[in-house]
Amino acid sequence: MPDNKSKKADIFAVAKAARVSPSTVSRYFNHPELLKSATRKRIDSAVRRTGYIRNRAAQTIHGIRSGTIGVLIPTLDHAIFAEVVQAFSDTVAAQGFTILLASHGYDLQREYAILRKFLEHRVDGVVLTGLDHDEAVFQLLDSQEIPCILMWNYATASRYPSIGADNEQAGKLIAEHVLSLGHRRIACMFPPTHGNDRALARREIVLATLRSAGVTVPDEWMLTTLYSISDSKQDAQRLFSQFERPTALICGNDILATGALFGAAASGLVVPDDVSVVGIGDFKGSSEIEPSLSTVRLPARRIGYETGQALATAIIDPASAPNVSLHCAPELIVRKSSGPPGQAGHL
Amino acid sequence: MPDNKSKKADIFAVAKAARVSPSTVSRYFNHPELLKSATRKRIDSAVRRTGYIRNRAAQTIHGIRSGTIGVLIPTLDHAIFAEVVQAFSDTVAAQGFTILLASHGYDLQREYAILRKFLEHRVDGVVLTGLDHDEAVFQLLDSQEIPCILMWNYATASRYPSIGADNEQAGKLIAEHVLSLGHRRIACMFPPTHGNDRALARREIVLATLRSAGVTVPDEWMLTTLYSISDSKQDAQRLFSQFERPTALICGNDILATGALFGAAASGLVVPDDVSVVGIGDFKGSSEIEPSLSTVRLPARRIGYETGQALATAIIDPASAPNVSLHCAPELIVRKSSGPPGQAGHL
DNA sequence: AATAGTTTTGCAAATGTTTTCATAAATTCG
DNA sequence: CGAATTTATGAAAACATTTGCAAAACTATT
Repeated sequence: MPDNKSKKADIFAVAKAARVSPSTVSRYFNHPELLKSATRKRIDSAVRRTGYIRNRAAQTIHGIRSGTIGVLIPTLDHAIFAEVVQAFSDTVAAQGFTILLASHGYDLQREYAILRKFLEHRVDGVVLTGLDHDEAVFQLLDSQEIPCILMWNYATASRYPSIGADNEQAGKLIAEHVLSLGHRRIACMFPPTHGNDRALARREIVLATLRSAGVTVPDEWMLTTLYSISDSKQDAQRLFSQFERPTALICGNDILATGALFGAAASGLVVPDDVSVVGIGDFKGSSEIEPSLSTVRLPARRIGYETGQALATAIIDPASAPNVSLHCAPELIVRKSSGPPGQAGHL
Repeated sequence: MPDNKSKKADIFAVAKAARVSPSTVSRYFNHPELLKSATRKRIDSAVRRTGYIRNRAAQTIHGIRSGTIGVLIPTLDHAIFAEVVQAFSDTVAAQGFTILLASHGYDLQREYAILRKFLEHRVDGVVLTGLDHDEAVFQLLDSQEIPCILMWNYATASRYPSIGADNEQAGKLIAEHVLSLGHRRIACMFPPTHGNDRALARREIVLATLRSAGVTVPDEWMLTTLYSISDSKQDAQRLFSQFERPTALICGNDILATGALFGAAASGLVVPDDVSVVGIGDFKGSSEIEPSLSTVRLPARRIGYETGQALATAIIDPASAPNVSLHCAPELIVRKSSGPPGQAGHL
């Protein structure tokens, strides 16, 4: 039982208790194979008796790795980010790292400040979410010599290695799916794109894909909707109650699509007979909803895992690290919420 | 523009660049009011030029606070925990703290190991999830002199201050609601309770409340279902296809309830006419689903916020800290998924 | 212009480790 | 059994900062 009130449980206290020098105690932790097994045992017991806990801060000032990784995300409130972070955290935890987590709420100024905090803590590596960041952020990273990975999105020409899904491809996949079903009267619902390069990229590519097939989306069918089921339900309901009504609705993510599904039900429409609804993301639950949602899967767990692996090796063995981007391809998932356009065009 | 390749951007480099002593640079950061504004300016520019970033590790070994808080949760995969963590993180970030986050996946052994890691990093405080923890964890905390709060659940006699909702009350509220509607033929669906005191407490109190109203739940109506929409949908469907069918189903959380709602739909039952379904949690989306879910709200954001406030003050000003538990009361939310039992008792 | 008082700065010790180098102890070999 | 070699341990310097104390630089007062 550790001595609760022992003044200082530092390496000296342990050394005294084990009747060895502090250096030996240090070696006990860092190079145990150098010790005689008898001394090892003695120190072992001393550590237990004193309740000593190593002080990583003291190690860190020797240039030794801190064993921490800074993870910077927009918010945990989107389950998909929570999922990525969970996978990442599990992966690097297995290699002995602990994560520093902070969210910037899509405020790029805050991102810079948080990154500085991370660096003050001497993190061994950094993960940012998405490809777009303030130039100051990149410059700060340039001046440090720790690895950084841009997680979640993928692009060949990213400023730092990126590991994630190609948004353009995701948008293209879903747009093509809708087109291939024969839809021409198509509406879109996307979240506000301010400070959110992902949403922006998706919208652009969806519109471009439709356009190149000769389909244009009229302004009043181009919805900008907050990331919430209630908002999207409401907006969808309003859309569906117009005289001219689309035969398909492409949503920027599965949350919006879920709300749209509810909105359709509330408007008395049958999905997919009256209207098709598709999303992007394949969030948890998207396969279970009624009707199950056609969408594009962004492999969150895999992205988290791959990023964790890549960053951990980049930290542990910088030489071997290829430090390259990795594409975790999105995948079209066709379920029950999409089908060919029905007869019923008008009310 | 910071000197990218300056060998060492330590306090000495800054001191030289500003032609002052290192001590003065230290003061610039820690007690700026002691400096002449001219020197302050000089150092300011030197910091900029050298690209110096403070080293918190070096401060920490002086007994100065590390500015980190360890947060230990079961998993981020449950959106409700992500929500609590987000609220907590925002709250303490505003006070300058950064969080170390780790999840144990309901493995109490791992919890001990993670806590040790946190302590090695000299966190200024710790947050654990739930009331039940390994005795070794508590003893370890006892031996340290940093504040710890048990977040999420509340109990008057918790081993450490607890801030959260009273599970018993939540379970009681929902059970009483179902009883008050007139149901007597009631089924229950709860997640596996191993290593999960929350789920266990909820189930016990629900059953006890029913029992004290003279209602017993037959074994085959006592479902243990994995935390997933697909599992709960399946299990609910199986339950609803039995010859004898309950008029109400109480679910241990809203995810299970959501699945059960889908299961009911798939079985051709109308909620709440044929069967009532209720949950616990009031997760995001529970109000938007069709039919909207009757449940008990566990105020996640508030819990995260209150815990953040309490822990931050306990760290910054231990004297003033009352360091007491706080109950964030759960609240019955009656929506459309519950109603009086219908005529149709049998198939 | 000298004195007393105040503000600002520098020196050096301290913090809890790791690590290099040197020495002591143990082992191997002839 | 003693020399040569190997293995285990200790002493002290180093790491990046903070801080108590004292000295230096200013101000105000006469």
